[in-house]
Amino acid sequence: MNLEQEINQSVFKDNFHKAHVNLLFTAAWLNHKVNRLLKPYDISGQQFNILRILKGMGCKPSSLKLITSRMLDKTSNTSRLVDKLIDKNLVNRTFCPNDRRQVEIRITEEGLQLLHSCNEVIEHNIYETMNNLTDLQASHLNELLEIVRNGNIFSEQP
Amino acid sequence: MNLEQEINQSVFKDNFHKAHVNLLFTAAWLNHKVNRLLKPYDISGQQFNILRILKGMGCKPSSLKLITSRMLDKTSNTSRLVDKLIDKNLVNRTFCPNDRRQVEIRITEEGLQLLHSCNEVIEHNIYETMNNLTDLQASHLNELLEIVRNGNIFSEQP
DNA sequence: TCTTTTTAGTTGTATATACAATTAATGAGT
DNA sequence: ACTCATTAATTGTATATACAACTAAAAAGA
Repeated sequence: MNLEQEINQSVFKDNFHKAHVNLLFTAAWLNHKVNRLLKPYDISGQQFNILRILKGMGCKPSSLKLITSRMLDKTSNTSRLVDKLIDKNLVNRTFCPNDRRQVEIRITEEGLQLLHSCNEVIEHNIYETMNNLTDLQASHLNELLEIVRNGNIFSEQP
Repeated sequence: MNLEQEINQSVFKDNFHKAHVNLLFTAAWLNHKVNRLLKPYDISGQQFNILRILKGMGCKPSSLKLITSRMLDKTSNTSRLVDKLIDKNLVNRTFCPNDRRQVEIRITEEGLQLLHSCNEVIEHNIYETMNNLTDLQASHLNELLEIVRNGNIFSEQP
């Protein structure tokens, strides 16, 4: 189905308008897909994202600030997401001895195992989806998305 | 800033992986932008979306089902979003005389006025953002996004 | 007509999120 | 050392969302 059919709208003002809507729609579609795949593992997309970031750090602990900076949705909410992960024993949190404002968050063995299972499902499924594109198209898509965002670096400064 | 800098990640497995992340990130970025612009008008992006759909219907009333089918985020939640709009006097809801299961939702004069103000801000700002692309690039982006989604029409059937 | 199935909408509940206010520790300027 | 500003994290509150259970009306089938 094309976009017009999916949202039952037949007219877009122009390609820019359509690209905007198309972008939001496709991302919502992908997000939904990921969340549904993660459902059986009882974690949300954001929680999964945090686990991946922690794994990426290897044995080095991460502060909340670091995690937030790497998240896709920069929420002010990382604290509570980590709480959830702690409840499930997927990560642990200790205080940083050097700077007692900070916390040190590490993924647990259990977390690594869960992550491994999730990764298999997600990567298999998402890879399949993105694989509708050729490699060249994927790289072209990346360029276009960065053009969308980058025109506005300066106007984004506070 | 490129994607690697924005989320402090330097390595993607391949272009497909990167395209996936890039897509989610860019959409979150756009969504955030829209929500921030709408903040002063005290409506959310979703509520704005509903107002636009209703305006698109002209004087014809819409059922909840119709609205949901046109929304970008198909949530099961349209009912409550409409409640909010009713509270703010931006739409009204009556029962459909022919089919008493359905409701008829219409945008009010007040709703139209608010929508008009929002539209100006949004269109100006978003147009500016998407306008980082050339027309050809925008149309190319649309093609690529549809390729991403379309490979999977069949596997999506329940 | 009477039962069954489908459809449209609403609501309960747990979770997620935005935004602002708060707490606590650190760093800077004097 | 003492005050002030900054930083890291947490929490309060209102809102948003996912998902499933529910109510009521209409359609279908016998």
